[in-house]
Amino acid sequence: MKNKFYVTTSIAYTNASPHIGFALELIQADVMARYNRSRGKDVYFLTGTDEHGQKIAKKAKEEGVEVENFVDDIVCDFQHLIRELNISNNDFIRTTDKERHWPTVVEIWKKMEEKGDLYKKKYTGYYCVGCESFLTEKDLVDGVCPNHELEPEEIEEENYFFKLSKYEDEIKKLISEDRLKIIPTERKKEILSFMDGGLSDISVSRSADKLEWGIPVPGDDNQVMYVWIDALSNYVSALDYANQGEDYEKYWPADVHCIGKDILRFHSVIWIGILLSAGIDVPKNIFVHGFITSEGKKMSKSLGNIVDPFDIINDFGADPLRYYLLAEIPTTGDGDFTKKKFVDRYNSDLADGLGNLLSRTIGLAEKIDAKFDPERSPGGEIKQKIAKVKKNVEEDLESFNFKRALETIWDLIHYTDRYIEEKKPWKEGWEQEKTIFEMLYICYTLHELLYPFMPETSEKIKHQIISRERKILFDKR
RNA sequence: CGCGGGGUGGUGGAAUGGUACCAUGCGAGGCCCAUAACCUCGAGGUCCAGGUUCGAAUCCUGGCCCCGCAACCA
Repeated sequence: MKNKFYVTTSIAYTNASPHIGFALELIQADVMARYNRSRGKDVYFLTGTDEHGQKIAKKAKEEGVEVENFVDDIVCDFQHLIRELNISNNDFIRTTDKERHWPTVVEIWKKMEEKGDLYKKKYTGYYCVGCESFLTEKDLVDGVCPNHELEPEEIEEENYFFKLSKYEDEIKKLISEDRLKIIPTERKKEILSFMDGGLSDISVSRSADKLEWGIPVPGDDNQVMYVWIDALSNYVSALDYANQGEDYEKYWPADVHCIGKDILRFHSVIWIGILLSAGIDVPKNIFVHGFITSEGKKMSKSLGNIVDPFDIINDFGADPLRYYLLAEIPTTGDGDFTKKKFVDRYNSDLADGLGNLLSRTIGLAEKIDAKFDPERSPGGEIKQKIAKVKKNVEEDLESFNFKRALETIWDLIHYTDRYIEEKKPWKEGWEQEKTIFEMLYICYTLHELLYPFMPETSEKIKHQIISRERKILFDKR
């Protein structure tokens, strides 16, 4: 099973339409999937939606729609985004899927219970009737709920707790030894230092009358599972863990969970605890990306600076957005989206850089009637340069360094422009044909290298080289 | 208060303690195959103050600033 690659995104919470941050995550996971597929691996690429929870039930009620219809609509939006972005996932799991998802969740719950890791405990919390939820002490302002200005009631509730503390040492060990590798290492440090504070048990259920929209606890109708076991289990439910299905046998453990920094703790601590308790292998890597700001500020409705991925795709297409998010945003850090930076990148890198290089190449090939011959390959300097670039890009992709991989590819583009200037293939001479062939060959290499990042553009480049039809790749804006 | 990460030209990134590099943006020149593109040259930088060292972006101390976390918040 060495030749498989299982990559997941986090599952999106269906309380609102997709956000550009989720687009980033999908795109990064897609690069991993496409790259590994092109290397001949058997790739399973999962994404999906997390649809339970009181927040969603409440929002549906506010809008006066059935909660099922409410989530269906939002799921539709997410699936639309996935299509528009050219994401190559082969599966999509929904936590409301009673056939595929629920049996696994129930199975995991039972395994944890058998292990003696679940127990009931009374819990006292501040319940705000207005919010219809528990508030923590720090939510309170002068002892009242800031939204409703009501003094919360102290309510005692009995819930199931998971003995997470029991697995503290084991989780720490897995992470520090990189058997569960957290990328980048800053995040690994962050989580290890968090765990130094000690882990306490977490509550994993809610009373059914507070949280009706969820998966019932097996054997206890008064309790509904809280998000942890429900949502995180998607990574194995999609593979049919409940029946120890073929896919589970073949693809688990996951090679990479691609997530945002906000949910690192849940994945590297709680999820791992759940897996250890249920006796399931742990994933190999957790890849953590940052957040995207808009015009330097956190995106928010009140600021009106929300970036809608659909607007950009409609205007420019998927590849320019993919390129921007991969090349401009630091791969594991926070980054900024502004229309100006986006258009600058688009013009200088895509239109003037890549597009223009292809255009001059095809132009010259037409002029002397040169044809691309895949059997023929260049020697000397060009051969070495291409080999080096390919090797570096490969290394960058293996280590999830998408931005650097693109920088390496663009280095080849700049290099080629310089090479053309030096060889002046528009002038007749003994080197003319050779140089133009080298240009074609480099463009063909670019098509291969760019495939994981910009699949549509990659295909267009290949087509132009083979058909020798010159077309503008990216219109200058 | 605490814990963690971080501050490199206007912007985004690189740099085993050893000439600060790349891209973009800006200024000047060149070229004419190409999408007013491309090439060359130039200006511009290590948050601040100390310290260690022959030598610091890198190591240490203090300060300022940014980000994340502080567990029932998806």
